[in-house]
Amino acid sequence: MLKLTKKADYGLISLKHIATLGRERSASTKEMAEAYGIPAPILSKVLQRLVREGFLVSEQGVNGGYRLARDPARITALEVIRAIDGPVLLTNCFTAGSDCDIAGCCNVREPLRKVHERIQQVLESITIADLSEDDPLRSSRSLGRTGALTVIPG
Amino acid sequence: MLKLTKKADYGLISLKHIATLGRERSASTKEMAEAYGIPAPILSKVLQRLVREGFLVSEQGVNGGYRLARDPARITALEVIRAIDGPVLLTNCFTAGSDCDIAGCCNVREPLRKVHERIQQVLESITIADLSEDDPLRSSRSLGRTGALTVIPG
DNA sequence: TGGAATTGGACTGATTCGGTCCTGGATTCA
DNA sequence: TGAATCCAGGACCGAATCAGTCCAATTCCA
Repeated sequence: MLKLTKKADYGLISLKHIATLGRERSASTKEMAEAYGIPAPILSKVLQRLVREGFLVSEQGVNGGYRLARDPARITALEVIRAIDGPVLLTNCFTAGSDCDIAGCCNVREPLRKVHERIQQVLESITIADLSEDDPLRSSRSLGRTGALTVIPG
Repeated sequence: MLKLTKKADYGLISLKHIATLGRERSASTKEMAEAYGIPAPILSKVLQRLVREGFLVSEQGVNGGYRLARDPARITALEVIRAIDGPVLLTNCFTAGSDCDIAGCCNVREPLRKVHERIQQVLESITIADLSEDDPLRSSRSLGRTGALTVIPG
């Protein structure tokens, strides 16, 4: 399938939304749910997780909401997706437990690992700040001249 | 989740296996199922689909089996994955019907489309022939000096 | 004719995804 | 003090899909 979940989409959408507000304003679940037609309880779960993972800070009570905990230029799409959907894996082989029964005789494991790393690099090269630009893939953080992708240090 | 299905894995594994046999020999479902510990009926379904999609030709009867219908250097991983798992989509937004309710107000659709295209290019740059090499990503078909991925004409 | 092989449909179980419902806490403001 | 607003988080459900099994038919060779 090679598809992001809707929750990951919601996470990226809301992070971008919050990023465009600047550091001083906060956005509530309700506000964003209505703006983008997302079911509020689900968005709430996503935002809670983004708080737990350190991307957002929350403010409770009236006029509360969420604001960014970090520079949007230092939040990569890969981090966000991992925080919400769990680890990004091209195949089951690459899980921690390596529960793949084939493992020992698999003839495509290592080639696919390279592909997997390349895909992660693509996702890592996009930041929340980039999402606000016209062409995020041409931004300063993405492709360098050598053809190697710039990896943002964790 | 951003993960391939097991069936797609099975497809790549068996295509590579068949490719290494050369054009003159064929491989049976049973042979490959035993070699890689894959349930035979499932592998059978995968192989049937690869025949229907034009990657393999089948030979029935005793000593039958499958052999490649095309040059392995002209079968890309993207094609195989698409044939087995269906279209590769980073998000639901990019389906033909565009059944995404947000679409109109989605603020990340276009940036993600670029990411989506980049991931497809990565998968398109790997061929079944490449899978047999030590480092498929350094092969002649992959990264050029400009940083743009070489796309194999359909 | 019988065995080995592909072809293909129907069905089941497990997992996960998307979503709803409900309760509890914290903050602000009248 | 009390109501309104907002975040926090657990329990639950339906639908989809993935992985796998089972069964029956067809083709080909010896």
